[in-house]
Amino acid sequence: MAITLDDVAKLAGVSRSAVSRTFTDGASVSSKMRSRVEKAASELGYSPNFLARSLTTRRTKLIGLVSDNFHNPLFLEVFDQFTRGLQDRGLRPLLVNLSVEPDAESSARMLQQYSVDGVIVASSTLPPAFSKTFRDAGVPVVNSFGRYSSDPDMHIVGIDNIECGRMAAHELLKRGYKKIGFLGGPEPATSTQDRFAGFKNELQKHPNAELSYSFSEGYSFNAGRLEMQRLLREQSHAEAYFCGDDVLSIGALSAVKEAGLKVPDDIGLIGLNDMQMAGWQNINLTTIRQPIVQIINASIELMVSMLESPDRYPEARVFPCTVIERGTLRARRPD
Amino acid sequence: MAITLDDVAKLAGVSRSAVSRTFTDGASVSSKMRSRVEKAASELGYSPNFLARSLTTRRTKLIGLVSDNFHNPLFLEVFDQFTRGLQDRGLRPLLVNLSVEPDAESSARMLQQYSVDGVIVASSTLPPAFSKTFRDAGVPVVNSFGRYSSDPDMHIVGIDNIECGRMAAHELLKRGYKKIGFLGGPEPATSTQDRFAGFKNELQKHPNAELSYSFSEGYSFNAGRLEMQRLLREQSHAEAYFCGDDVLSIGALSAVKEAGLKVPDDIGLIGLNDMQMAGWQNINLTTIRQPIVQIINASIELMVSMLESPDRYPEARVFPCTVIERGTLRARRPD
DNA sequence: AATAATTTTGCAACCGGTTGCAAAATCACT
DNA sequence: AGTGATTTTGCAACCGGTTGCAAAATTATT
Repeated sequence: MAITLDDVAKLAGVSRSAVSRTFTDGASVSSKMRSRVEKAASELGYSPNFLARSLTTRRTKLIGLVSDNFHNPLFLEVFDQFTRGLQDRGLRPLLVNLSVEPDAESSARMLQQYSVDGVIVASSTLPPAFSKTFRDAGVPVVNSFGRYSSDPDMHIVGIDNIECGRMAAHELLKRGYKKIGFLGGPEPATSTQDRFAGFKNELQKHPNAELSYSFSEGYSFNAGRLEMQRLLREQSHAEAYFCGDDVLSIGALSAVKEAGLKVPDDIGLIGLNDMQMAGWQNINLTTIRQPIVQIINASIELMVSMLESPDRYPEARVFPCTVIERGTLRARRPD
Repeated sequence: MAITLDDVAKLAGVSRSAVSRTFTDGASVSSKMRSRVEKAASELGYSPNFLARSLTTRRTKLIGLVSDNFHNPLFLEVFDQFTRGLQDRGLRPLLVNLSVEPDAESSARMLQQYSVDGVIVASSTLPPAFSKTFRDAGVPVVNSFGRYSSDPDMHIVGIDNIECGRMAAHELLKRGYKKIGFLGGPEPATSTQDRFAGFKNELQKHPNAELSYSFSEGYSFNAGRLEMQRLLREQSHAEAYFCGDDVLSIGALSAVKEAGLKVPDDIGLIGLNDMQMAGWQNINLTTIRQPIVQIINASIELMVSMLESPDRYPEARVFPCTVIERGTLRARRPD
């Protein structure tokens, strides 16, 4: 059925190696030979089998792209960027959805069976141990959106969540809010922990600020909405909240408006991520932008460099976040 | 580095074939042999190389999942379902983002080089010719969310867009709207064409209904918002609109509210897809549900059956849509 | 034109598996 | 224990490529 090297060699009347060489760059072939082979190849519509090739070259150009986050709209942007970036470099993403195969060991084995050249773990919720499973299996791995560490034992690129927490606190204080709330994502997630730590830390520097906090069930609209509804039922809700992420914020926002309260006058909200939807006119969420394009490009860059030198010293790349001013926080006070 | 068949064979003191056989189901191995091999294998941490295997079995279990739609939140749900469904059946999605490689020929060649067992084209906008490229290359293909045809020349699963158009029109009429608008997606898309055809067709049966129509630049929030803003500037806007899809509807909804008009009293809106966001409390969009779970499961089912019998007669599977009642259309009139 | 240096080519082994076939081993039965 | 039927095993060839090495062809040098 499919055309092989041999077919081309036979038609062109040359050796198998000759055909192979015209299709591997950097190999030594005379121009006469090349054109002869190319003619035969195009006549038959031949193109080399990457997987057979990979057997000897030990390169498949397959990259495992594993994530457990198939529910947050932000991740559509993430997948878009990753697939494009990888494709641009001739790499192919093998997508793994961890909601089904949450077992690190078996995912790692499976990806090894497919001889992936590397694995990108794109998740802010999976524990570092997860990525380590791949590394221990000898597969180059970069952890995107993972927990920043000053002493990384593998490549990691993302943001400094502690710093983000501080930034959010700082921003709320600057706008004159006193009773301030943290409406976090799922409590066990490292991202939640870190953001809370930074947030609390910053607020503690301001003795007249009053902190309250709670966590939601997940990074989802409904989780945010339910938690905000609960907070509103209690009398003493805060004047402004830093929410776990944008989807959560949008859920919270919805609850606030349902309750007939005004944003940002009665209650202020600041999210995190700046996914596209946050900028939609009917949402218009003030938020902290996580530079996902930069994070993803850096992740791919690191991956590519690891493919060249697998023993590359582990590195953490951290990108700064910025506040995106929209309509859910009142104006800053003059200093 | 990696452990091979030979290593295991050597350690267990048996032939290569014996090892191979214990790892291919349906092969003849005595239980003594099996346990002996398995012991050696687990001792070394061996697992077979799928790609080497594929050379002889001609099966990679790789499925090309190609889409050009990485901007519509609905497609995150689509990718989630596809990846899970494929994984459940031991298949692996190789994701191809066509925003970058829109050239069918080269995508087809690339997927062939990776010896994918089949290709799923998930798009409502790509032309049928696109899928045909794969079929002509001898790769089993199913077209998900594609244009329904009563005479399909390849597997296709989705909805009947003409019928959806009719359904939308019927629904609007039933609620007593007279001046009725079609706010379509991009004009050239087959889905837009078909929905409009059905919509128009149904309206024409009702002589006192008045149809207006226009198309937006794409299936996006901003496209919907801009187009609705334009319509509102013109004095004679309709009383209710059938929008190209949910994102478009949400954009339009935003424009309507910005203009200070009430939904559904001043203007009614009905969308299409019923993506999760449509049910969010702050959006609450009346829409036509496209049963994506069923569509995706059927697509995978068809793919699996094609893997078994590649010459399977082409088939179109069409799933009915249903109206999901929410808050953007006024109540039905008694018949 | 003869020789040396360089490039191009083909041979054959290899990558990590599978599988048809025949020999060896096991089993059932007298 | 001996025979035949059945199962298990190993050999060797193959899947579709790549690559080290030496021979052949080309090019450069004198």
